[in-house]
Amino acid sequence: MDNDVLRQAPLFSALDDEAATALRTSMSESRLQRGDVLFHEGDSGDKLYIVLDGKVKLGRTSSDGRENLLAILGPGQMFGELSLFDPGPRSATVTAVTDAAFASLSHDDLLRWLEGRPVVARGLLSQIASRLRKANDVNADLVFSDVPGRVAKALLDLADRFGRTADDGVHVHHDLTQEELAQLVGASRETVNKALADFASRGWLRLEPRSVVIMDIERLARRAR
Amino acid sequence: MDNDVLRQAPLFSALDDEAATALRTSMSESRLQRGDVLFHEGDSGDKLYIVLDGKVKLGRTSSDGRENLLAILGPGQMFGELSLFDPGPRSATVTAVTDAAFASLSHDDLLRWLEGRPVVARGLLSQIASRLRKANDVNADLVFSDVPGRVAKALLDLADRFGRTADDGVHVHHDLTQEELAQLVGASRETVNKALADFASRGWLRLEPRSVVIMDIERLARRAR
DNA sequence: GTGCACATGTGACCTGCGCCACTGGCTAGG
DNA sequence: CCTAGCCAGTGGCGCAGGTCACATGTGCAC
Repeated sequence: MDNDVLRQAPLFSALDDEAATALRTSMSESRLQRGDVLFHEGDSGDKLYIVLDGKVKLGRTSSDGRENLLAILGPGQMFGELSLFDPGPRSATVTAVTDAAFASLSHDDLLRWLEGRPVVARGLLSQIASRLRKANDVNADLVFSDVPGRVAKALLDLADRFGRTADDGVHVHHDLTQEELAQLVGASRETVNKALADFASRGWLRLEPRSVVIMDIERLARRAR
Repeated sequence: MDNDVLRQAPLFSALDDEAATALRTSMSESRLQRGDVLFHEGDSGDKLYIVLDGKVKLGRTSSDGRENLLAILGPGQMFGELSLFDPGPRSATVTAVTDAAFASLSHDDLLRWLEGRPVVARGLLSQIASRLRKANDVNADLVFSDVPGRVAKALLDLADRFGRTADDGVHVHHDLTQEELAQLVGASRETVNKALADFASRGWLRLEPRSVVIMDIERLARRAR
């Protein structure tokens, strides 16, 4: 069953079943419970991970102890690729946001595997490239958008990746506390709460613990731009 | 003479003279004058460029017309790599900040060249990876640092790459107007000006047209963190 | 159950910084 | 030389949003 999830990962998407299974066997698995840390910013390590199940947050801590989330990743997404190409300490801390399972591959094994499989290597690269593009977009948002706008954008992104459409709207179980959401958009918990409350009062969405139901995506999207 | 500059580019650094010259001949050259645009965000194009001489700015324009600079690049630095791996329109506009010269290489030629030269490919990758790392750092700064802090950081970065040490301090000819500097750090021209004036009044630096002389790097660095 | 810890909701401040308005200097083109 | 445009410098005003301070839930351990 896990192969299905792996199939979404760019590293696997171009492989046939046989190859996927082969790669699979050279990967080891691990699991974490909500709140557990996989590795810390500054740790050494060169493993590449793919999320099989659950969600994780990539975060960095500033010198004065405040935290900033770079991304929330779910099944099929990978992380730790930076350490593959740019050897050095891990640049972010990875924490499980829900109970989660991972497959991991060491640097050496990965390189061996990529050897002679240019298509797969290409996939990996374009993955990193698009990550860079996205980081630049986030920069622009931090400069140009206000907090409600960034919150709206974050919700839409989460909806896109984790949402399930139902009669009463798109249910997004993001599994984040408002504190975490705030760290993700670079704002204070209170301000994010007020933005959410405002959206809810306009009838654009309904708040539920660690999740939201988006009832008017259209409006939310307009607020996000 | 240009080979010296190319040598600083990661694409070339691992090559011997012969190989460097060979690659060199497959690249075409172009030049721009201050203010000229090499390509616009949204243009199609898959060429990789290396700055031979001068400086360029990579910028993006928001929907409401405001501009945000991603980076200032000087001799030896490359850009346009994103389009290589993540095909699609150019994600930023490149404008010459001074008169400038470039060497360029098309996607196809580059791939042909990388074939069988894993070391060079590795260099290219780690370049992109470190670019991503840096983009993440910038994010953190936008969230955690105030404008003076970001200005200080930007100056230190520019000093690091373009500074010349002299008796009276580090001379940094950044060639940027304060407006451009402001776009680089994500702030208004006025606020940047006031930050600079403040630094100057403390004796940390001296302002000159399109350049600064940093007299107390130590203090400036402390303000930046 | 009772209590404790953590998450959410909301108001009252205070401040950094964006925006506006203006001045003065420097360069270029007539 | 004068005028027109850019660029740098500086003050004032207003507001988004951070910080503080509580109140109210909500779930888990005992």
